[in-house]
Amino acid sequence: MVDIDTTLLDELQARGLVAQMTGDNTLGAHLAEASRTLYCGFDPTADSLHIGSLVPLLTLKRFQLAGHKPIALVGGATGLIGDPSFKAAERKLNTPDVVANWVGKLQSQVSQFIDFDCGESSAVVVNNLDWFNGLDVLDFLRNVGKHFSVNNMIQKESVKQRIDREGEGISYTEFTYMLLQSYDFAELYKQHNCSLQIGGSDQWGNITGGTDLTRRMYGGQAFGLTLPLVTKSDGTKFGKTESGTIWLDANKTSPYSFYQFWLNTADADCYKFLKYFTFLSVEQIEAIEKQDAEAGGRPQGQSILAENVTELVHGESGLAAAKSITSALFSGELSDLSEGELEQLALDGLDKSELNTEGLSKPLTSLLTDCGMAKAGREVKDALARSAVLINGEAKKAEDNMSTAECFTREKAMFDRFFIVKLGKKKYHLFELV
RNA sequence: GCAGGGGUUCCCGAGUGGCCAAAGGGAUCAGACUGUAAAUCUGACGCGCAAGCUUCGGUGGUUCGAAUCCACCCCCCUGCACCA
Repeated sequence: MVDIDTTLLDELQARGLVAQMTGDNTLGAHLAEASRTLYCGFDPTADSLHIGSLVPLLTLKRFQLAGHKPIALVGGATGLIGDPSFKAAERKLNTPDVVANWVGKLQSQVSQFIDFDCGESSAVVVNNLDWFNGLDVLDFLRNVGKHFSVNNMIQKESVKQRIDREGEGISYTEFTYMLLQSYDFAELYKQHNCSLQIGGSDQWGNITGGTDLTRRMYGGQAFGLTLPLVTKSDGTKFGKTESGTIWLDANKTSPYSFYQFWLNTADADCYKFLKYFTFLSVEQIEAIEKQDAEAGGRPQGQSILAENVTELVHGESGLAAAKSITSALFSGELSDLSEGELEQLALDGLDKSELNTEGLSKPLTSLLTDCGMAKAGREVKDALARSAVLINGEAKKAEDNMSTAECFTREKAMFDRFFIVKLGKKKYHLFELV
């Protein structure tokens, strides 16, 4: 028998991780009674999950740690349809082979967060294409479709804006999405006695669809729990930066960038995020917050957050790499770096470009724009005018713009080939003369 | 299908013949202050090092000159009709 942590639900609530739940608070009792099986779905809409998926992913882990069995469902079938929930417009369908490829990637990504070898509560990864693939349309319509009232479905908040708004509309295909996800739940109930689905709060409509269907098809009692949408105090969208989405895949977002993302969390969000994204206890987090408040000056919350989350996602080595770049760039002297350390920086995920004659013939504005440091030459020009472009620590001026070759001479290079260019306060790029 | 309203630079949204690369706000970038935070202040914000080049749903036209006027076309919204 697995030990059940009966305080799980309270714990989740204390962390602010409960947005909505079904069942008039009987879920707590249900979970306290025995080891239960729960699932959460991840649709393949890209070749990697991003940090938005981290909350449900870690929550699955929290359930597992409390003695329950998590199922991570990768939506090989639902990903072919597209979830309309709270989407303003109809989505473009991806081809089956693209989706299949993404399914594979998400499966392994999801797998790193849950334990597959811990006895009764070992995790399972499933793909809903397995049961949808051979399903007959007529069977589906007769056995599943019959349980859904279109009248109810169009009342759901998640599709309302698409139904109400003329000109946008919703295709029959997307409208059907809810049936598919509901069927997933019923199927997992049948196959694995899965009695709980968790998901982001945007999934509420789909989840309750599933609990209803499970009851209608199998008379089973099924629960739903949604997690809050992660928001930031300044109102901007969580998980995006100027340079794009923060992905979990190290090849898409380096551990260094990932670490930096968390390090840059606003104070106002920091402790909330510690509760969402780490396994530190609420008491520990509150103690950190209290200390930071008392200490004044630079808080430790962000570093703790960055370290914990980076290690969770990228492991010890990823964290070490991220920290080593960070300390080299932000707290050390660039000239203290050894040749080996400079080589390591690129391997650790610092953006790097090679500089050849062609590159040296461009204005700095073009060079720094082309390597992705700035979006437009204008930005570089502005930075130059304010001495915000540093090449190996030396500030460049607007009049240096056309003298790229003189800025990157071999004599000025570290170890005859390396340059670290800093644009603004936080953007670094490594150049190597070739 | 008919009638009315509308499509402006990343987003919202002014502009209705020259003073418009186009008000204002948001987002974004840089600077100051700080703590690689927030708030605040400053600057930038179509592209280009520059000369200059390309924009205001599309295509043609009127004009010395158009985002602004005309014609046709496309798309959206709101009524009505049609359909059921």
